[in-house]
Parts: sequence; C-alpha cells; structure tokens
Amino acid sequence: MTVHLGALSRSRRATKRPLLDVVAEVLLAQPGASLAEVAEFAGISRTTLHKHYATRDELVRAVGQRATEIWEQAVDRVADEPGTKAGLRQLLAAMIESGPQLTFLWRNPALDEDNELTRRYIDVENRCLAVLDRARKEGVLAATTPDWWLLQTLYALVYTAAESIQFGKLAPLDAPDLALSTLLNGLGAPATGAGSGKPDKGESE
Amino acid sequence: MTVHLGALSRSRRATKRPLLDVVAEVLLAQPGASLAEVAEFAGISRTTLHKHYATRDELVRAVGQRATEIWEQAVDRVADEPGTKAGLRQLLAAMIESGPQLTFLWRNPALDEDNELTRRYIDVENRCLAVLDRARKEGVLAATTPDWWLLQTLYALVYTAAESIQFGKLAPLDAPDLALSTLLNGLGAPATGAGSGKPDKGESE
DNA sequence: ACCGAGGTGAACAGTCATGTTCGGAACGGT
DNA sequence: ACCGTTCCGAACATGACTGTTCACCTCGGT
Repeated sequence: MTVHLGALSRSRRATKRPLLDVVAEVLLAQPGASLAEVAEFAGISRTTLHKHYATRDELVRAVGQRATEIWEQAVDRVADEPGTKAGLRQLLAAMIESGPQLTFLWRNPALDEDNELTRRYIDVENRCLAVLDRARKEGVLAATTPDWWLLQTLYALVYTAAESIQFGKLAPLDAPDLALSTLLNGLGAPATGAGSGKPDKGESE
Repeated sequence: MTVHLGALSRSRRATKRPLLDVVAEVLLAQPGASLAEVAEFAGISRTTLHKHYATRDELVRAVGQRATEIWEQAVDRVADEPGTKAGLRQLLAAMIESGPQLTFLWRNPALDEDNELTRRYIDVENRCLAVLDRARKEGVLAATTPDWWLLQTLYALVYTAAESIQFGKLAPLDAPDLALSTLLNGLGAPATGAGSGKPDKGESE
C-alpha cells in the first residue's frame, strides 16, 4: 500500500542535507513508511540506514532528539531578547523554520517513552514559556491567558504557518509576521479607529 | 511494540458508542495500531470487526466518511446563522465537539485517494468558508485575511481546543468562547483604557 | 423448541517489514 | 599497490499483521 509521497520524492532525493531532516519529512508525510522507503528518499541503501540506526525505534528516537535539539537552538537564539513584539517575532520565525522537525516531535506520542527526550522536551518548553512570560509582563501578551493555552496556540500557529509554507500558499518571509499578527490580534476586524489605522464600518455584534 | 493507549483504554472500552468513533480515537492516538488492538478497544473481536469492514483500508475510509458526515452536519447546523460572533461561536462549538473525527480526517493524507471523500471534503470546506465569508462581510472578521489562512487558523484552533479538552486542561463548555476569542482577538494584551482605542506605551517594533 | 442473526475463538496461509549477514565495489590516504 | 572505511546489493530467518474460514455459542423472536 504505497501512498505517494508526491512532491517530496524527486526534488529532495540525493541532496546532501542532514539525513535526519529527510527522515523527519518522510516520516511526517507517511508515518507508516517502511525503512526501505525512508532509505530511498534519503538517497541511501537500507543496509546503510541500518548501519547508522540499528532499529526503526532508534531511528525515530534519533529524529526526535534532533528535533528537540533544533528547538532548543531556536529558543536559545531568542532567549536574550526582551519580551517585545520583535522578540516574539523572532521566536516564531525560528520555530516556523523548523516546522517539520517540531511537527514530527509534537505528533509522535511514542517519543514519550524516551525519558531523556521527555526531560529535554519539558525543559525547552519551559524556556519557551519563559520567553512568552516576559512578553506578558511587558504588556505585549494578555496577562490572563493560561500558560497551556498560550503555548498550545503558539504551537498551532507555528504548525499552520509551516504547513502553509510547505504547500506553497505562504511565502516564508511573510510567515513570521502573519503568525505574530494572528497570535496577538487574531483575525477579527480591527477595532474602528484603533492604533493600526483602519477606518472601518461600524461595530457589529 | 505495543505503545500504551493510556487514558483511552479502560474508560472508553465496552461502552456502546458508535464503533467508528472509537476507531477514530484509537487510530488517532496510535496510527499504527493493529486491527487486533483496534477491535479490543472497541470492545469487539477482531473477527467481528473484519465482518463489518473487510479490510483495514475499508475501515479507515469508513472512519473518514463518518468524520466528513459529522463535519457536514456541524456546518449545516450553523448554515443559516447570520455571520455574527454568535454564529461563529456555534460553528466553533460544533467543530470542537467533533474534534477527534475532524483531526483524524485532517491527518490522514491517505484518505485523499478516495475520490468521493475528497469531493465531499472540498464541498464541506467551501460551505465552511461561506460561513466565514458572511462573518467577514458583517465586519466580524478582518476583510483582508486570505481564505486559506482563515480556514487553516480555524482548523488549528479547533484542533487545539479539542486536544486541550481531551487532556483535561480545558472545560468543554469553556472551549467555544476561548477559541472564538482567540480567533477574533488573539492573545495580545487588550487595548488599554478606551473601549477599543490603543493609546499604548511606546510601540516596540 | 426452533431458528436465524450476530458474535466469538481458534486456526491457517500469505504477505510484508525487519534485522542481520556476507561478499564485493568504490574511494581516499599512505 | 595496499588498506581501511564506507557503501552497496542480495539473500535469509523471523516475526507481525492481515484476511479468511469454520465450528460454536447466545440471544431474541416465533
């Protein structure tokens, strides 16, 4: 039951990107892909793949580890930023850029089995939250939003933006701004006469 | 390689809910679950499961069909609503309620193979969009947001809310309002002082 | 008491992914 | 020219899941 991996197939193959990145994408598009398929799309033989990662489980965990690593670096890059809109924008940009890896991480409950990975996950999530908290204290984010909802919404927007980019609907350079604006202001009609200048028709509830 | 389905297992088992609903949840938590596992969590024998749906593919497609059906009904229920906040709230409520089914639908690229299902999917998505469009014309939603971003954001919020409910973080009755508020206003700090104006501290970007 | 519908457990053949082994090719360094 | 490393293709044993069959049970209706 080979489901086509469509757009992925030819373009990415045989390029010299980090192996685990390719694996993450394949396994994301086709969670049930066989190791033979994964190897093919990575441009190596199944034997070689097995030599690097003895079992499928080991491979999946390696991808998870790398995804976490990438996330950690993304958060680190904005750790010193003040809690401003610009800081948030940078966090979003960094996370959206790593969209596939993060999505892989978020979508694989099986990774929870790995204790060290779970520890690092919780850790980086907390650091992520710390950034958001700073923005909250700066008055950029609403003070009343619960932590978990803030985080989940952030994840959701990162995921959506990354997916839109992959589908070609969204220009990579537009993504951070769009996501940030949606996160902060939502998609409701701007308040009439408000700061962002949009003289509109009357309020309409 | 049995990964535990944790919270799902005992509580739901053997209850008399529609079979396909249980299947959707199991297959969502554990996409690689064997039919034996699926049957067990549905509280029936594998033989019986096979009698209803001859092959795994057929089962998956049936779940997809049902998910689409549920979505159609949810949209139908608000099709006559005017494009007000209340109307949007109802759409969100209906969709969040069907969270697991919709998530299953959104996450299974394999379902695209089914032409009829794809047709119905596109159709209900368009009707969904029509509801949003009406809200846009009423000035509830920003006029400038592209259709696809609006839809994707809606999906993201529905998914996030449903997941939060499943994790016990969010009370089902609170979900629609939280999602609606996030969709319309985002999570930024509310405008200070005036009703909707924004005489704020220095802009930070 | 009979009967049919729907459910069950046991068993079986077929298929496929997995993990492993091995002989050999290619390549770079010495 | 030699050697170690790395990759490769082929082949194999194993195990898991699948789909199917069959004999049996257990109800509810007649």
